[in-house]
Amino acid sequence: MQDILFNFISKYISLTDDEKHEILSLDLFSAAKKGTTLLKEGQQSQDEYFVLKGCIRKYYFINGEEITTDFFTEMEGLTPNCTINNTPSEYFISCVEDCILLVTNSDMGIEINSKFPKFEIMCRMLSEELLAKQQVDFDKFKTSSPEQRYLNLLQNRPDLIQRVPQHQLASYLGIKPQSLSRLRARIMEKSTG
Amino acid sequence: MQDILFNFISKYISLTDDEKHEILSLDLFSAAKKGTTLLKEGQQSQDEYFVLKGCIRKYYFINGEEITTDFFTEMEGLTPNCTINNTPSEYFISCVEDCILLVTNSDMGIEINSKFPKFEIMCRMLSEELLAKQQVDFDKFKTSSPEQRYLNLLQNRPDLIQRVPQHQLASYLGIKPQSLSRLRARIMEKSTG
DNA sequence: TTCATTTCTTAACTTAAGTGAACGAGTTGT
DNA sequence: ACAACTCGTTCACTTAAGTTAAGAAATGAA
Repeated sequence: MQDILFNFISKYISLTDDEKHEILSLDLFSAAKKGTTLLKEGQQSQDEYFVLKGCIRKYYFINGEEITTDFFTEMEGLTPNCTINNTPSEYFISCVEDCILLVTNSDMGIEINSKFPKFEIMCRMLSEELLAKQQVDFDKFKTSSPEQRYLNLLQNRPDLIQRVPQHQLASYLGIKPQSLSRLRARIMEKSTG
Repeated sequence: MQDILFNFISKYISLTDDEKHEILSLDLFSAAKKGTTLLKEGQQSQDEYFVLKGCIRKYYFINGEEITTDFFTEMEGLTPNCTINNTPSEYFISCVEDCILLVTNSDMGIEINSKFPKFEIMCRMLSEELLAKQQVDFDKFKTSSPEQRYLNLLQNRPDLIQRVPQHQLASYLGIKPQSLSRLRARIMEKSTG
């Protein structure tokens, strides 16, 4: 599991064995069972998450129903808005599967960044990368119909369709579960018919 | 016009008069007439834009029609994706109104950042701010219907509805111009009826 | 001004998503 | 093993957006 983490980090910066040991000594790894809620609406947490194994989702609770806006799987990280702005969270985060996570709070983050200035560089690279990716994703969402969005997902993150419940996928695509069922049936008909 | 710029910058960092003069000597200001295309699909530009006055829009050309995904007005900046990744642009940028812009290319950016390390700090603050804002906007878009999105726009950026053509607004809201007309009529009926 | 173009609205019709309800399959807990 | 629940699908019906077409209003250019 540690190898996975250091392998990821090595894409951005290089660490000495001493540095690796020091990071491991902080004991940031944490396991969470499927269904565990990591962050609740209204809560004011300082935690940031990085998924080493499993899948977590971010969702809002609006008019009595969950609306999932993001999934994070292996090697993806999530810094909740409430952590940045120090405000109550507007959304929930929970585990779609059993997970192994790297959980850091702001204090630790500051500690790590002051000990290893390299880390700050990596964080900046990550956030720039994320900003660009986010813009592309947003544009893609705006310029696509629900059906196209489903087909895109099938192309780009086929694993999600397998590992995530349909009703969560549906809201992620911006539609209701019944519409997703219908849409899938429609696509099948086209390809077989 | 310069005052506007320095007033904006002062929210993030403070500049001496000497520094201000040096920035002005770079002659970054540029006027562009309504309708001017600043960036074309396929083009590999290094320019970044900051709007001092006017409004620019970013749009894709898909299946023979324009889809507007963003508007930038006073004190908003746009760093095209192609500039970051050094790839051909996937979208167009053009002026909705007569504009006064601050245009910088990467070389200038590097020059400015090396002369004034403060600037790098400001850029980082801006990009973090932008990332957070972008995430909130994306979630808002996903969790809203076209009608709600229109009402939100009316609340948050009422000026846009006045200064931007309806058909561009429509695609920004994720619908066709006819649907926007209908939607507006529907809202009027509700509020008067 | 006049003519052409663009922009916005309206209408009739089509298509797709929302809604409410029912059903069966699979899970969970007791 | 059984009841309670969750989940995905299907159906009938409603609502909203897409499409096509037409015409009015505003804009721009000759």
